Amino acid sequence: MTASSALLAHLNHEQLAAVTLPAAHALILAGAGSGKTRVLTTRIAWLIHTGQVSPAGVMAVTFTNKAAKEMLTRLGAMLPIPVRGMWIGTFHGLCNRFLRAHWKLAGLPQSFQILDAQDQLSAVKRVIKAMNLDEERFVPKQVAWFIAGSKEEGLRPKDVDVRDEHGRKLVEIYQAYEDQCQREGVVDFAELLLRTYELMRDNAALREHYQHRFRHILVDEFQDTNRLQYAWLKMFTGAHNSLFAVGDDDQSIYAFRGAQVGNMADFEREFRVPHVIKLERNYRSFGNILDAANALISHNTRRLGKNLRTEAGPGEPVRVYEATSDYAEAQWLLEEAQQLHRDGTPRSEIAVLYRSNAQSRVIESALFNAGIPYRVYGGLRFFERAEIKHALAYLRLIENPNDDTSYLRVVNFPTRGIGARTLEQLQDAARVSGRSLYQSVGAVTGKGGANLAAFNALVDAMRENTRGLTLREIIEHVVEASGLADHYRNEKEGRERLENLDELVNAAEAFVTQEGFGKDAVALPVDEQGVVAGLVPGALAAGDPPAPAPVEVAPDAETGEIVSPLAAFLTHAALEAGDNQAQAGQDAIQLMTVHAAKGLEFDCVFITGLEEGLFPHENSLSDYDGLEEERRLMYVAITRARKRLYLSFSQTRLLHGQTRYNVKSRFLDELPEGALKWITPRVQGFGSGFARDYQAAWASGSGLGSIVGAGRLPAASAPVTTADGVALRVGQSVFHTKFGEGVIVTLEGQGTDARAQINFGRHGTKWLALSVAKLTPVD
DNA sequence: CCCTCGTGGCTTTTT
DNA sequence: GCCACGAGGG
Repeated sequence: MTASSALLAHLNHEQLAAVTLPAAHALILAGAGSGKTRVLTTRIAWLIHTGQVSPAGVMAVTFTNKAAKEMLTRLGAMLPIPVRGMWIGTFHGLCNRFLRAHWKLAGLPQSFQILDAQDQLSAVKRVIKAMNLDEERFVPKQVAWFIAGSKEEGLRPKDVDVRDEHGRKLVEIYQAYEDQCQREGVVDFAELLLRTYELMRDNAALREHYQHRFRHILVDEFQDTNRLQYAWLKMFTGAHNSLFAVGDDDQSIYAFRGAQVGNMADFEREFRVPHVIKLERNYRSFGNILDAANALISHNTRRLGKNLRTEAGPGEPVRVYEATSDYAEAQWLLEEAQQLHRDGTPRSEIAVLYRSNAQSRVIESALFNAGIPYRVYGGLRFFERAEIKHALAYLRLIENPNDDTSYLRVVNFPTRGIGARTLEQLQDAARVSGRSLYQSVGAVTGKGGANLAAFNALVDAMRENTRGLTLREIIEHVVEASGLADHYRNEKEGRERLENLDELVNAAEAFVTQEGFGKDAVALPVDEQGVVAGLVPGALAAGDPPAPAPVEVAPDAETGEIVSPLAAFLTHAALEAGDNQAQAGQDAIQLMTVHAAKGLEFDCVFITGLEEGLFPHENSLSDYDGLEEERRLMYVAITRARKRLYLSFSQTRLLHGQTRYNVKSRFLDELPEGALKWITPRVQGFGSGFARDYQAAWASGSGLGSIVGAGRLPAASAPVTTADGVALRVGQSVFHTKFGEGVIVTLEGQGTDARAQINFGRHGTKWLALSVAKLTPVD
């Protein structure tokens, strides 16, 4: 067996076809669980192994650091060559790498820093304040969203279409924000992409070089690309190279942040893609689960069309449970999960999925009170914690004292007598002179001015005293010298924060030793002719085109110098926010939103809160394509399960402090009966199960108040008897010939006057006169 | 300058 | 019902 065939062993027919496609554009429609990552990595390995390209001639783009790491790891296991020099990373990571090499051409300072979402928001706030605008009319969050959105459409302020006065003002803010970022030497996430795109677009020599260098460009999760990312990819793709895009239109769930599923069809058309391959064989789930997924997604129109299949057999049926309350749903879930665990399923193989974060609370309380370990995904990540951001701000000021965002974050933290008045003076002075806060300190007189000067001196001293130290020593010094450590030592709840600061030192240490600190930040060396080495693959593989005549590219004279470990670490911290380290390591049940579950898989999956208004979410219904996106979300959720899938919904739910009566999700109706098994015990209705659950809840006492809060039995209004002699109660499910199934929310009046407010889910909530409406109780 | 109280909003999120 | 943020009092 040759090495090459060993590489290709175990691939199925479809996968093999995709992996060994000739060098031309290709679109791979990879269904959930069809071995997508495997195809991507094996293709890279195969291309290199068969001599069609050298490692330096490959660029592979992902959306998350996790996906990029996974690719590198798998590739490293397949190939005996070092993968370090390869351009494999996230869009943002690769842009960073590109801009570090071409900082001068890109018009950036060599040590530019990256703003995360928090930093960006505070920068926007500063601009709005500086322009003396009303934060009510120009809500910082919305303005930040507008700016990021514009950039992701490839629009600079001058390109934005202005339709009214408000829009004109927004564009003004956008422009001022850009000026501010430029002045401070910082870029936000979208800017990384846009700068790279523009530089490639406007510099033919550079474009030639990169297009020539990257014979093969591969993109993961192509359905999630936005307009700018697509345009970016086009810039890197030219006459000599090919784009290999892998994606799944059925798993497109990020339209709300600009993803354009249409990029898949556009790509196929604009690039005249000769090869479209579907990966439909699923290696993850049993038949019933796939039947459910296929049936559900077939309700969507505008699909590229795919059907998952398996050879694993039907497996267990999909279990469906109807709870009487969100509390009861959580109780049921935890008992079921305990049983699974007793039967041998590790807790980490049990996932609880929900549509929105707020839903985790009830479940968390139930698990917490039962003493079952769990882990919630989402929430603050390591590098986003306040104490970490503070420490990083000091470190950034060492690198670049003109970073006003960082300056403002820590100028008075820990407090050193610099108040709002003083800062206002400082900011005014800076604005007038067009200089940074650090540079404007001299303009402030009096006690405030002296304190500011002392702060500047502190920053200078930190820079001096850390010169030549290792990264670890630098951070240790700064944490002490800044007063952060003392501050948290004196704070009663500072213990955890101190530990996190220690952890920051460890993270830095790990970063330095790991793969050499500068993987992303080492600037490309420039030879005497000013040609950036490494742009043209040093060792040409057989399939590489003949090396082009060296083109004078980017004579960024100083790029030969390696960026300091500190600068590299700061970049790393901005681009990779790290884990939310909640009880990592323990065998725990995994709680997360459906979005967060994408790309993961578990033996057992619970999809909870399958109710109209929640899932599909009510806010999505008014969006264009909103319902279909919700359905794709449900499709993603279903296809996470390997062996066992539970679907649950609840008749009542405490939401925004109010009890809501919900109708089961339409998605449940779209699943094939044959694959389902209803497991709700047959004691339904308000009088029995519902009341009993609530009574049990109150009786069990311990901490329950904190679970349901002020939740209480819905006002137990007296049953109303209709003209037909049917007794109706609040919370009861009824059927209406026109509106379908609904739940009684309120009952009023008696006799011919009796009215009911009924939640019909997708048909809305209606008031009906019971003497007229024909209602049939359900169950 | 810090802390407490009041108000509003509330789907999903990576970099 | 809960959280985050901003205003105002001590």
